[in-house]
Amino acid sequence: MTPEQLAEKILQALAALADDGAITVEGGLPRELKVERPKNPEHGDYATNVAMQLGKRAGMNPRQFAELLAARLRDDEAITAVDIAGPGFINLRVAADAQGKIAQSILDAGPAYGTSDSLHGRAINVEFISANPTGPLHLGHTRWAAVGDALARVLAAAGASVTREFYINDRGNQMDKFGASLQAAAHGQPIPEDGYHGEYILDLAKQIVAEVPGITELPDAEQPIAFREAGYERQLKEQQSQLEHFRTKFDVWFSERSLHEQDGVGHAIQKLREQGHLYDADDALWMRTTDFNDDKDRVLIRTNGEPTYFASDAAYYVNKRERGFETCIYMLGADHHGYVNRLKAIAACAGDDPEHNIEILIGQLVKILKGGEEMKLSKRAGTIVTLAELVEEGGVDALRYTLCRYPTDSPLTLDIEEMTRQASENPVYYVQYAHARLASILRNADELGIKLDEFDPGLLSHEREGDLLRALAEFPRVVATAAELREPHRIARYLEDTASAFHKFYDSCRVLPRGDEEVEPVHKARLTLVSATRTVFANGLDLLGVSAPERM
RNA sequence: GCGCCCGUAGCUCAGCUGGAUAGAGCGUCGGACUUCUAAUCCGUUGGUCGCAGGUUCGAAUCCUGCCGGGCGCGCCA
Repeated sequence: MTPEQLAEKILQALAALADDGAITVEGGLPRELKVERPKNPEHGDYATNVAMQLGKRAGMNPRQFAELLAARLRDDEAITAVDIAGPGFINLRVAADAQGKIAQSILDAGPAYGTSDSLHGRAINVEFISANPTGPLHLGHTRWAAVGDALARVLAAAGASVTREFYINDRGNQMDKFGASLQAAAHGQPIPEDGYHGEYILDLAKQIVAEVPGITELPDAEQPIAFREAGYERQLKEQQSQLEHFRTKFDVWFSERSLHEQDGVGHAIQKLREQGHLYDADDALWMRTTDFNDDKDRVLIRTNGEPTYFASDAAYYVNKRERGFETCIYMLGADHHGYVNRLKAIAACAGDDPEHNIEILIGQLVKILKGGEEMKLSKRAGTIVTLAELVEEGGVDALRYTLCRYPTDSPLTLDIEEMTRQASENPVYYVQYAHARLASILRNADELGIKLDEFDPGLLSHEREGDLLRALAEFPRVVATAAELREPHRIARYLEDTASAFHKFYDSCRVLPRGDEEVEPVHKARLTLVSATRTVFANGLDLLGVSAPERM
């Protein structure tokens, strides 16, 4: 019996009480109800606080209400104990055979176990990283690469149709500074004060000079552009290959330039104008974002006729919506949180619902600890830590997992030593090891010729078998919650808890027959549980983009 | 000054969108492998949940104020 099924039984019991006239709840009965898992095992397998919530509305004290409900639930064979505790909690215990059936349903679902249709039919665009193609991806981008990709996977598991998108900021004066920096480097001249100073600029300039014959001989008017374009092409490829190696694949690489080349900006302006939130002032074109909670209005077209970056943002949003995305998710760094209101305002000015069609997730910045000291990261000083370096230090799995473990709205301090030197104590290995152990048992069972056909779920009656089964049964609602709240870190935390439940089970329950023992029903039952557990780890790790090793 | 985020064990952080005695990892100290992987398990150590009010059966969680930290407030991108 899954927690969802148990909750359904409680709802039915409530309905029966209401039909009998035993209770009358003001405002009606709840349509949904969720059972909780008590922290203290003495409080049962599951608990519900429904009596406390409804007691007052039914005109009786919660314990009285709980008594009525408990009497009904005791009639159910699948529920072995119903106790009332404290102010009106109802604590429940589930029969072993009802609970053991969860293992079979997990095996039946296989890779689909954990998926749902809660976001079915919803077209969601997830945009993340969106860096300038002017240098390597750094630590901040890396956090988004891991979390954004995991979020996309989680949303897809909830039934959404997800597109991962990378917005290439290939327009504007950052690009020009990039070109000028490369040119200066190629000629052995000092990099402009406001240019790019990383060491990679020198290497990249050298590479371009070698690969583009005569570039240093071009006229002054053409040279910075030639360097800019050559650098752009190479840096973009570099970012793409790094992300691919990091297992973060984008469906769409969207160039900001393309928006202007195809007059996406003009198109968007026309569309926004129809909604009546644009106006002219001081020879510039403005959007009245203050109609929708922004601090000040924003300029779309400057006095000199050039569109602003904000105009690109607006056009890009309109473009996404016209491509059919119902929800556009933006993942931004904390240094961009000032953009939340204006981005929301764009949606509102376009006639959309800013609470539904656009969502902005803010990720706090990552600090990095090396040798017990915080590294001061500065693009200027060239002390940035790149994705490539991080992967080299810790490996893709450890890095992805570590970055996915935490909610994005809390600041994160990444201890390089923790992630690398103490690799064996890293939570990622704790979880992966569980999977490897499970795979090993299944291999051994296969060698012994034990088949997973029928089993008696009632034999899974050990306390730790029950704990493990209940943990496995949580998976679908963990995935659904992670999708709903856009919080993929819940998957990681869940896997850690479940790994703990498994390791404890493994410690006290022998799965396979030893030596010359016969194959008993209990072996088959436990082997079924093992197989179901492996399925959950494989599915869960996949949602994080972390590998599930067969051996370690 | 205004706005957003954050203050939980020595350190890094969870806390299931209000529940029962606040948890995990690392760190400390000590146990458990002739049998399915010891990258594991068991025990030990550790907290005025920043402070003060409020909301209610019940608050780390929600509201208000204060203190402390991070970030942002361009016709830059």
